[in-house]
Amino acid sequence: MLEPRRRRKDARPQELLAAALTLFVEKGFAATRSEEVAALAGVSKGTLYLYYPSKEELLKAVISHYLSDRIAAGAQQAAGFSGSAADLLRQTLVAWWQALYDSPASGVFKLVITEVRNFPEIAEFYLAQVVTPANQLVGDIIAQGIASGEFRAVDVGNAVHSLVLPLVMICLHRHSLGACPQEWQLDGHAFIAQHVMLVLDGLSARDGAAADPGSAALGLPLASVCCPAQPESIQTPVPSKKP
Amino acid sequence: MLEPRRRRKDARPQELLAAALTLFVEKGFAATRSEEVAALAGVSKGTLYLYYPSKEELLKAVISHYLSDRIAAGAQQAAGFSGSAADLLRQTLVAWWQALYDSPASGVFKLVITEVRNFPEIAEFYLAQVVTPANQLVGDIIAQGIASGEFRAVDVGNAVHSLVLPLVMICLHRHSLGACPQEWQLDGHAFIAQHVMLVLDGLSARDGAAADPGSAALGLPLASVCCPAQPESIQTPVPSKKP
DNA sequence: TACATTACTGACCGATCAGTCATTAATAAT
DNA sequence: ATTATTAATGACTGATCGGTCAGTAATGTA
Repeated sequence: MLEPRRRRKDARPQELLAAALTLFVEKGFAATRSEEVAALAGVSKGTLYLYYPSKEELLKAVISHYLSDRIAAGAQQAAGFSGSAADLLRQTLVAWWQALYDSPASGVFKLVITEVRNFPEIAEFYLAQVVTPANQLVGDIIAQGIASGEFRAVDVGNAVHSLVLPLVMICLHRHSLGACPQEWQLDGHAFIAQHVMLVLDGLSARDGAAADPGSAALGLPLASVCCPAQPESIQTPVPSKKP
Repeated sequence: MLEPRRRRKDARPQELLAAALTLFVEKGFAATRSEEVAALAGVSKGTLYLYYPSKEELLKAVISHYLSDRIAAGAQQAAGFSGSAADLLRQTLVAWWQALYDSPASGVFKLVITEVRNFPEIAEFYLAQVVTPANQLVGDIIAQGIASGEFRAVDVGNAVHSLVLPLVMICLHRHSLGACPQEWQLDGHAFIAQHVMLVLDGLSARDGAAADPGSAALGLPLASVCCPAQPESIQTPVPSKKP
């Protein structure tokens, strides 16, 4: 019952990346054997090394590939919406993150978090390709909302993180505890929607209650972070040779 | 300059656990060689296997040890506070999590998240020893606040997660991107304090603004989760033999 | 049909590493 | 001091795995 050999030069890289993503996210980079990746992609180990020069380059290609995909999708999504700043944020974030949550690409977060200390180039890449653009996108909308008086005058960078960090957390959860059968299940969609709602509620310049807008220490719904900008360093596929 | 041999049967397990925690969190379980752990603890590889029968048992012992420590500390801390439900939550969570954030034990979260799929026993243990008790502790306070009319009538389990999940996220960050020199730095203390403030603000039964308390879909500041209870399965140290 | 090209294979090699155990030496007992 | 006990060592082993390359077969070309 041996499948006859097939020559499919174009489809291999994609399939190898998908297989690698699945296994790296599930078992971790070091614990995944390159032959497993090849087998899951339906080829032999030799073929894997025909397309990617080393296991480490394969890892970088996986991260690079799936991040670029999702960044593009997010920016495109944001452009399609309109309305108040709150509506814009709600629509952009909820749509983007729910799509991300349901795609295999959500595993990249776990991959980055677990491997970034072993492969420092990944940090630079992730910062430049994800953190900075995402902060820009969300931050701009918030700044606009503040300027128009729709939001309280909070620190923009902090507000961005209040919105976004928990969304990263549930992507992580889906690929760790959430993937363990009959364990701590969590409805990611509901969480995303309701968390965004909550923070936007906190952001809104409602007049009635708690906050005295002068104080920087009370009633301000925000995290605190800074974020520099960094150059790129990981390239896409690269069917080269020799590590 | 060779240190003379020292016989310190009592101190070894502690020191081996600390060394293992450091390296497992930094490099990951699979990428850490058992000899490195031994060396960091100042002993030879043979000695490591004198106290823990296998690398995997060492991992379980690390998680078990540092989790028990922190759970105890947290419960104790909670007992020492009093006041309104909001004050109680603020004091408990902020004090407990800031202490955790500054201790090496914060690395256990990364360890659990990265290794739970490779070693399913860890899931059961973590659920029983951390998720369930923490939900109980925080959930009880929230329920009390709702009963007294201090909080809106939100779903308790969901509110717990809204409060706690982001705090886990910053512990993760500290041991991944946050540990990369000159990368995305984040002030964990400020984040914890301000995040708790924000969610408590959302929880409070203020009368003025947005929410119509009847609606389950608007203005409710919450995540959504359920959490069963699970039996224990990982034991502490165990100087046995043979895997 | 014969030949050329090249995607693909899998046996193989060398390095690495978890775990062992015969030996050594620090401490306790007498 | 002498002996007994046992904590600690590190050279060794068997298995595993990243990476290679000589060979195979699928496809294109004439």
